[in-house]
Amino acid sequence: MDELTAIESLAALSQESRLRVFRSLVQAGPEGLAAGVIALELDIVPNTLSTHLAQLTRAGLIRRTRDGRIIRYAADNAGIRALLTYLLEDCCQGRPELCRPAVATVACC
Amino acid sequence: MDELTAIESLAALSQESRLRVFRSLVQAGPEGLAAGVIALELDIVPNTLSTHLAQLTRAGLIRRTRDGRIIRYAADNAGIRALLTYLLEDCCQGRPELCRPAVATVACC
DNA sequence: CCTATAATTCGATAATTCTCGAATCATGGA
DNA sequence: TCCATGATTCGAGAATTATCGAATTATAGG
Repeated sequence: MDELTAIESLAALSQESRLRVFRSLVQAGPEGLAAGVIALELDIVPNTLSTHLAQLTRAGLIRRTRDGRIIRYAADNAGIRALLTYLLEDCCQGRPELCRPAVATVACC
Repeated sequence: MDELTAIESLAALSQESRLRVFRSLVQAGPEGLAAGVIALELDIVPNTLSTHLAQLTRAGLIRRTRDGRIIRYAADNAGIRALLTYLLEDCCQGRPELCRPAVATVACC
C-alpha cells in the first residue's frame, strides 16, 4: 500500500457515520448489506450515505455489487489487511517477541 | 475502546505528516525519538510538529516522556492494539477460518 | 412505454482542520 | 540569576470536508 491510499483509507474511517458503516459491514460478513438497509439502520439520509459509501469504496475498504435495483456493500478484506499491514510495517525491529503478542490480541477469534 | 477515541485515533492518522510521524515511531521501537529529531527527519517546523504530536498523544497512539530538555515520543502499543481490535470487532461471525488468515498476514514478523 | 423504487450525482452552505508566525514555557549550564 | 536551547501554546487566515435539497440514473414490473 502507498501512503496516499493509506491516508485516504484512514480519512474514510475517521468520521462517525463512515466508521459505523464500516463496522456494520465488517460484522455483516461476506454477504454485506444493501445501501438502503444501512441507511435505515444507521439513520442516515440516502444521498449523504451514498457519498460516504463512495468514499469507503474509493479507499478500498469496501466493495459494491449490484443485485437488481439494490446495491450491496461488503467489507473488502484485502484492503483492510493492506491498511493494517502498512500501519505496523517494520514494527518490531526484527524481534518477533515485540509484536507477536500485540498482533495476537487483535485476532477476534 | 469507545467510538470517540477510535475516531480521534483515525483522524490523527489520516494526515500525511502525522502518519509519517506515527510510522517513524512504530519503526523506532520502544526508545522512540526526540521531537527535534522527528522535526529534522521529516522536515516539519517545530510548532506544527508539536501540534501533530499532541494530537497523536491525545488519541493514545503515542506516549511522551521528558528527558531533560528533550522530549521523547514513542509508539503506544496498547493504544494501537485497541484501535485495531475495535476495527475488526466481531469480524468473523464466530467462524475463525474467515479472519485468521487476514490477521496472520498483518503480522510483521 | 410508463411508473415506482433504489441509489447516486450535483451544487452550495456550514463546519472543521491545517499551517505557521509570534509569544511563552521548561530545563540545563555559565 | 541570566542566557541559550528544545519544545509548546496561541491566534488567525487558508484550505478542506460534511451535509443535504434537488435533480438524475438504473432497474423491475405492469
